Amino acid sequence: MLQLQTIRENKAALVTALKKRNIDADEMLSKVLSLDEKRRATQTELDNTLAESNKLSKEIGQLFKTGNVQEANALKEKTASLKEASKKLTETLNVAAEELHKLLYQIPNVPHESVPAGNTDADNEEVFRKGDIPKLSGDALPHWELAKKFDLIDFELGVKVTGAGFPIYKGKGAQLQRALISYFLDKNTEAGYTEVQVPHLVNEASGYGTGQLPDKEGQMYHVTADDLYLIPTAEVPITNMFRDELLSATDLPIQLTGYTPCFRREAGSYGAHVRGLNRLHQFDKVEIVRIEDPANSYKALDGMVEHVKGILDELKLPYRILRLCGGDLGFTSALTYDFEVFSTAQDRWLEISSVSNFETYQANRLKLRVKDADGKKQLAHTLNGSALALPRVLAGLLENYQTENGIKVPEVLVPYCGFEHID
RNA sequence: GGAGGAAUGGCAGAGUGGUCGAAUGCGGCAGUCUUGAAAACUGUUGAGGGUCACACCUCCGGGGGUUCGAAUCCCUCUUCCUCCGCCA
Repeated sequence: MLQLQTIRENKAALVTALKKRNIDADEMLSKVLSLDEKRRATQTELDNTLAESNKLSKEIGQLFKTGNVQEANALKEKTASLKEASKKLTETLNVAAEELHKLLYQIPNVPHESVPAGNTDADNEEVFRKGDIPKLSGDALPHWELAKKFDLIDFELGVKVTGAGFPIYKGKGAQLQRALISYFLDKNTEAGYTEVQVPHLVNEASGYGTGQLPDKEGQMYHVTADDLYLIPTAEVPITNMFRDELLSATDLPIQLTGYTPCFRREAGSYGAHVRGLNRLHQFDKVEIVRIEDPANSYKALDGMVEHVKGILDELKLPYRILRLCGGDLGFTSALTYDFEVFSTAQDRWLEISSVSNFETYQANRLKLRVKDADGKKQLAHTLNGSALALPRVLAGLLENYQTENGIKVPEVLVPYCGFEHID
């Protein structure tokens, strides 16, 4: 969430910047300021009451010590009204603080200055494109047909076992998927990311920490018996490793990578665009996460983008990079680059990675701070990106690498899966 | 799942109702000494709110309660340890 101090100091600038998201935050921010004012005034009043009450208690203690019981009892009576006053003030304070928090949770991150204006994904700005789109023969198949033809993925069987959107990978399909995971993790660790294995369920506090809650409440699977959420991305457990941490500047940068399955309810999604591997309830993803000094975070973001580019270059997939417009930008992000692979047989672009800088937005919720050599404390910047999301990469590979007599395996993956060809 | 024990500052570890934000040790930082370093010695060293700065307030796993007053007593939750049971 946004920092109160920033709102106090720069409200007008924030309102202007948030217009890129097509929202008018003026009223909300004014409300925040008035609630903050109220909260602080109440706090001061409460502090004074408590101070007085503390003073009296000490006096009473002294009187008891010196055997002055009568006077002590007289003073005791005086504390009753203070007690009642502080109780009331505490209630007022809690109500104001809660209202303030609720409101702050509803305000999205402020877009970076480079974020283009716009409403939908049509307004995203293409900043890079690379790779030749293969010329396929007329009878080229979409990946779900290929998956069936070569018995790589069984969507219907997944429906039986669980439901739609939970495919079952088989044989070389499963092996190829495993190869991709290993390959991605190796690329990431070579680039300086430390591999971690994290829980696939998280508690409510973690959901709030990275901003999935309360904004995307309905998008996560909720295990009510234990009040845990299935992770929609490894970002949640990995970034929350640093919740309530005060890091030393010398700890930075922190670079982590992890493979996890991701679970998304995708409520409201349907139609042709969710066919095959395009949109699933469970999918695999290798994530990269960085905790950075605010001064370095955009350099780090560029580094992450270059890193993902390197992987796609090696896989020889045609891709483009988009800078998301204000309307398409995620709630918690300040700047996001989406990577899309061209799916030749479907004749459309598929999002396979999203690389974002959240600046202090998550760190503020997480209470993730950095102390520099002078002992000065400030919120850290958090970043993350997919490197990469599996299903659509697989879809792109199957479709773009299909030949008349099967599917070729990209060269870099051969050592990982042990075969060169699927037929 | 059952029975017991525990949770205190970066770490270790005192503290069982009153000046305790908390002894002591280690670690960290600064200084003295030294060509430099180590050792030794001296000082300093938690977090949040609040203030121009002080004052002041809050925090001893989380929440609630008793009391004029709680790290200390009571209730509850969570986590960890030991024993038993179960188990990939």
